[in-house]
Amino acid sequence: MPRLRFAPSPTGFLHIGSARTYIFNWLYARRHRGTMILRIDDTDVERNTPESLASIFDGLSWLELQWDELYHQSERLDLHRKLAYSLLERGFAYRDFTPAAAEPEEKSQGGPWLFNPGMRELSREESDRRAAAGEPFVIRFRVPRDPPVTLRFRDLVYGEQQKSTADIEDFALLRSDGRPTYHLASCADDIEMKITHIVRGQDHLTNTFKHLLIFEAAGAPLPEFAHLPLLVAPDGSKLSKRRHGAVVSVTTYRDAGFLPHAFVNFLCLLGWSPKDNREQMTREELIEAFSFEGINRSNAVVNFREDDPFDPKAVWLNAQHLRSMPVRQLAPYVRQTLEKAGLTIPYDEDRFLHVVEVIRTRYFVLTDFVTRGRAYFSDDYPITPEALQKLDEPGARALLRELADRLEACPEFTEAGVERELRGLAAERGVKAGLIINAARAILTGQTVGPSAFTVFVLLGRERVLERLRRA
RNA sequence: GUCCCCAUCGUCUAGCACGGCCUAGGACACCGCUCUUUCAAGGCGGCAACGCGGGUUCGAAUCCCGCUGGGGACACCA
Repeated sequence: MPRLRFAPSPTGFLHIGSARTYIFNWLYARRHRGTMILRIDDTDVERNTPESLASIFDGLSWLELQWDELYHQSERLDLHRKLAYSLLERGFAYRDFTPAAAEPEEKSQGGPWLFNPGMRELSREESDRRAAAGEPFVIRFRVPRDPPVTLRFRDLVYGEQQKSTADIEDFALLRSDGRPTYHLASCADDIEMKITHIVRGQDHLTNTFKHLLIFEAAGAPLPEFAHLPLLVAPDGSKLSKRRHGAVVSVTTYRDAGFLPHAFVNFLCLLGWSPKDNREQMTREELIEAFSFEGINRSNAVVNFREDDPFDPKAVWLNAQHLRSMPVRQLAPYVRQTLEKAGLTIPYDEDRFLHVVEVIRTRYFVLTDFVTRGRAYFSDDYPITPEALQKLDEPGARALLRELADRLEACPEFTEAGVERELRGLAAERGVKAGLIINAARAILTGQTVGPSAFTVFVLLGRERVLERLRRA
């Protein structure tokens, strides 16, 4: 049984790139009846925030892709420390007493920094003595040097990878305050949780060699690795909140009225393809089709602009899902959206479903139901300038009031019945039916666009229609 | 600076592993036409790409080398 994990650090809101990583992990886990683990990597206590933690749970919950197990790294520090000391004990790591501040400078000139002089070869006795004397130290991994060795692994996405240990510095495992670093904590947990597949962003590709070293030193079996291409901005730069704002936050899409399914579908298509030209896919189809072979190796651009923060394809996909999913499935999302906007649904369930069914065919996001569709759910809706023009056509308002009287008397309030009355009125008064049709749509919905006017009459119901026509 | 990764229409991608079926396919966006007394949707059509240079080969988007461009990693951050 595969065991997958998604390990976000709660230092910022949930990023769409992280969401995509979670989705791919989840898809693989579900595809192979494995376990999806959510592990909060909160070892960096200074940068963790409760808001960020909330944003991770909010965002992931919204996606409706449930995880099976939940852990917080901060509750597992003993495990991490134990591994660090075990590595120290067995010579895979050593204490470095160099003060933290003394390190950073010799960067960017000549070769890379590999280790601090004099610390690697400190004798065990001296190291123990200085530690016992209370001198602060950091525990570093003793990366094999003289001779350097070549590390290899086969990435499920990027293929064969290799790197010489001559290019890997003696990275830290345990900080001088006793807290584990990311590399240590991550590997210790991956080992203990028996993670079988590590699926993460490509920015970790080179870190993997360090992890290989830790796994090997710990005597743990190696998991499979699959690195994902990154999501980038239209200019190719990494997505960041500072530079790109709210578009990189998952909750922005939720608040804009995206359906979780559609958003997941969209994210999947960024860097992955089922290879058979399918695009709109249900959750089940995604699970069925997912594999690492379908993942691309180059970064994918999220196509947003300053004046239009949403990728047109995301919007299109959302519209596709919105219009084609079973209405009963869509209804709860619409209901929730309306309620959130303070609107109460003035229909019984059947009529509500019918209204949604009809009007959704020209909407793109859920919030369209409260903006463009407002007149279907409230008597308090704005009239657009274009609609006003239709109403101000000569004679239009009077004709609408007259139509109201005729409809009141009309025996059957159906599309056919309404059409007969309306056309009859137009013929009698010698005007084009279009004049009344357009004016009616304008007064009934506040807009010049929308479903057939006759359909609108029936959707709203006789009472509401008469009331609105007489307002003209 | 050192190391690693990537490179097909504006964007997401198929094709590349097993060269010929590619005068490079699909989708979004855009532009027409059609349908429609509105607007969408739908249908039809159009625009638009193998980064550059060398090889290898009868033949290269597909293989090799170089270049260029882009991205990432190099913290007692994750």
